[in-house]
Amino acid sequence: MRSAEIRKKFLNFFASKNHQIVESAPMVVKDDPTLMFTNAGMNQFKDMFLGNQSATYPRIANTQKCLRVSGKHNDLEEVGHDTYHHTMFEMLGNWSFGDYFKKEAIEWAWEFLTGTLGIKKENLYVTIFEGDKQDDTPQDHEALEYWKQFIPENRILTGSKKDNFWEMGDTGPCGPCSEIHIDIRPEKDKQQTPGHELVNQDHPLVIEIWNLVFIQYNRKANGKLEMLPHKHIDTGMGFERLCMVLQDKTSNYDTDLFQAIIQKIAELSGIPYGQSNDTDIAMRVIADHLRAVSFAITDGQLPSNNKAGYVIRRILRRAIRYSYTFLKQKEPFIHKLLPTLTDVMGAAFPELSKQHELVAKVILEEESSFLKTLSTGIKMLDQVIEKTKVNKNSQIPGKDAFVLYDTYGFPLDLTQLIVNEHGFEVNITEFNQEMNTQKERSKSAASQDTEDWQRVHDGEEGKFIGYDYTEAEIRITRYRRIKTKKKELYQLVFDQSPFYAESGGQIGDTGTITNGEETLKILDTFKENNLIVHVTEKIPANIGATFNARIDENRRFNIMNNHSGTHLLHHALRQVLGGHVEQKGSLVHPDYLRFDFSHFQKMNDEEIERVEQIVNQLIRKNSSKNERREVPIEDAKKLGAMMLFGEKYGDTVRVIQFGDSVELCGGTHVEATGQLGFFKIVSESAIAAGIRRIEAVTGEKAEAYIHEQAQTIEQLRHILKAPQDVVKTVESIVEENSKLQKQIEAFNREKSRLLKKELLDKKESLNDITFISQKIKADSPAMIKDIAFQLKGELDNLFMVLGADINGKPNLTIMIADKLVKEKNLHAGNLVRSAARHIQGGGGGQPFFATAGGKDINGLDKAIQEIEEHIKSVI
RNA sequence: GGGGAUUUAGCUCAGUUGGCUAGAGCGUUUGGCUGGCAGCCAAAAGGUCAGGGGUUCGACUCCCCUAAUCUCCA
Repeated sequence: MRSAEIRKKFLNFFASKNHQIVESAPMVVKDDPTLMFTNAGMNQFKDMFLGNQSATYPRIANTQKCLRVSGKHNDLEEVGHDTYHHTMFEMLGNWSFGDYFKKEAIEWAWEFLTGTLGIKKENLYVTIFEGDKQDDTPQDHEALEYWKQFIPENRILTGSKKDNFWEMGDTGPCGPCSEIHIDIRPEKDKQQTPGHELVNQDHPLVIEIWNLVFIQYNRKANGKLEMLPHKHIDTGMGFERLCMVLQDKTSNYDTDLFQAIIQKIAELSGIPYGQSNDTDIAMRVIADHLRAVSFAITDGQLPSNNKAGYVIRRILRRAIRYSYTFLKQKEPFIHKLLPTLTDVMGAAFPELSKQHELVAKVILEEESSFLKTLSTGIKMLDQVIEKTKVNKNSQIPGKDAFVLYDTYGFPLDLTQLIVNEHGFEVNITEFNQEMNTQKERSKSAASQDTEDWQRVHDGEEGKFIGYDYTEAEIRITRYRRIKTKKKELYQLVFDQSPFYAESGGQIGDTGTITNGEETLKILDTFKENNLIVHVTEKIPANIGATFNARIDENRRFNIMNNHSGTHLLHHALRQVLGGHVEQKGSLVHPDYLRFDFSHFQKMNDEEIERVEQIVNQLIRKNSSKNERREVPIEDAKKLGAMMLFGEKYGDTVRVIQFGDSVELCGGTHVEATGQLGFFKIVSESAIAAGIRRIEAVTGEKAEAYIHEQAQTIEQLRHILKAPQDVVKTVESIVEENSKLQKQIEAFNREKSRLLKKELLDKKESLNDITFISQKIKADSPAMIKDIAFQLKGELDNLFMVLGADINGKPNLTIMIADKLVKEKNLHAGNLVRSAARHIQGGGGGQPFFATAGGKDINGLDKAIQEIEEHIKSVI
């Protein structure tokens, strides 16, 4: 049975049990600092279990794209080496929100596996929760009773809190769970060792396939459990494993999900799968990482140099590293696998079909740049190896290997590989030492002491009222102190707040809170776990008082202009360039806006002008804002809203509409587009393959920008005595200028020729030395320098000292022939430095040429004289 | 969040304790030669040395700030 069919059967089965089938939430999580990627099927339903949000449908089923590469679940380094670890995988799940419970969950799981899919009952084992003394929880008799209807009791095992009690975090909804395991070993093995002995023992062929979680408790902050009024079901079944079982394979990578990709890799590299362990691992790594990276990109997360983007980049680089080392691919090739991936998964995940071209381009770009990193690294490593050879060491210093790794991103295993080929090894102890000091340094620097929240007032908190108010009476509900190495800051949470917390690219508000005489600055505002956190330098004296909170209105005004401007820009871009334009990033700042979007060519001048025209037309239309605050996401789609990433099923979203521009957005916006005044694109550039960036200004910044331009032209006009055609006049001036320039050059040459001649006339012969000592007038130090170098070339054994009056400022220049420098051990720099005190200045230079400047022009003669005397005494 | 690195001509990069009048290769333009394979020869154009401030007689070079990019740690 092919994977596509299995997926479909799962969804159809639960649809037939009255489940609403919903789409996978994006794998990339936005605006949740605790989580970068969706790592379990339940992530998107968290709020419903927490009771923050009521469920639109009581029963839901879906397949969820998950990524486990950071934090608690980090499988990255395992991937490829065995048959079952993945970075990205699909989790099939069915959910009940206060609807059905254990009975149905167990019945349907059994029915689906043994009925619909026809899995042999004898191969299945189930586990139930054995109870826990500390929590005072009993054994899960209920689940046991239901299971007994289907499966003999000797294949029902009990498990401890570790395996069979599921918790989302330290507090919150939780409950016992019941897992279904399958034994797919050959008959012979089964007879030798009974399967129940291998359940939960990390045996690759006795594996958990489905976890049914019965959410019935709420864990309180004091650790106690209390019964929930509404009980929920949360299940998760690893799709890749299920496919493996149904396709009679012993490795996830042997299923059709991966084999098409692996076969393509084999074809492109000319190495068959199964040839050797190393190349097989490499192929599995590439197949897995290709999926992870592709879906991350379609979900809006491009590889980049920090945070989630950097995680994606590293996954891709791991794939490139394996292909480089083991498949000997020295040119980009992973991007060539995209069509195959799209064939396998594009039908179930239309976002992949839609964007596969972009994904391929982005991957190609990353491949090229990393291969470049590798080749510069190899060059540097060659130098290190040379050095080691010269020093006759057998070890490459760990420090060098670390610099390569830490600063240039050159992987250690590659360093070792190359070094070994030369018969050396890396001093790994030293490398680890360096790594540890790096870790220590990060830790101590990052150790911002976050103290516990201090409660001030109980009750509702964190309500955002900034859509309607710019100031409000607020009370501080809690605060805490943050100590970092550099400074000490405080964080405050209010019962309600007009301050917008940084989100969706719009940066946080600043402002003040005031109580009586005391006013505190709010330096920044951000969101943490749905709380609006305000940053201050100190806490108010009377913390329990009521404050007048007021945002910096002018700043916010500009932010709103730029945010609305971003929407209009997005709209105009789609009109001018086409529907493939999608937002890939955005920054809304009071001074400017930055918008990244998918588009494959550089925009030409006409396109940029068209976009500006359209936006400015929309501004002049003065379309009023149509704001709808609690729109179910399905309705928003019907409105034709441009979907952004981060929306999950069941969210109510805010829809912002100006004329035909409709977007889902939580940001703050102008009442009508006319407020923007004017819109101007300041730059258009590439930030990645297939991604362009526009920076633009609106409102007073746009006005200032235009004003500056206009003023420049006005000034030009004024300077040019108001000609009819400024451009033409400037053109002719430039032309004339270059003519004059040449004349001046000729003139200067003549002038310096004269000066040179004058100097030549005054030259004396002292022994073998051509001696020149003169006081002159000159326009610039450069001219003197020029002459000095010419004379040096023309005269033998020159010693020259020049004292110059450059527009009233004294300058000393000494030039000495190389031969003299050597023979008489002279140093122009030292001479000039000593003489410079007569002109109240300082100076220096090289042995053969030096200059000095000063303040007292009257001392010039004396300075020259001193140098003269000195030189005469030496020769 | 923190550490390290980078930013010099259209591109890839040199530039030594601050001082040889900012360079090379490729590319571009022009002229000449030439029957191709990165043609050859000659010449020219092209630089706010990332931006801003400071130290200095003098800053690509040293110091501070800002930005972008790369990279590692958390």
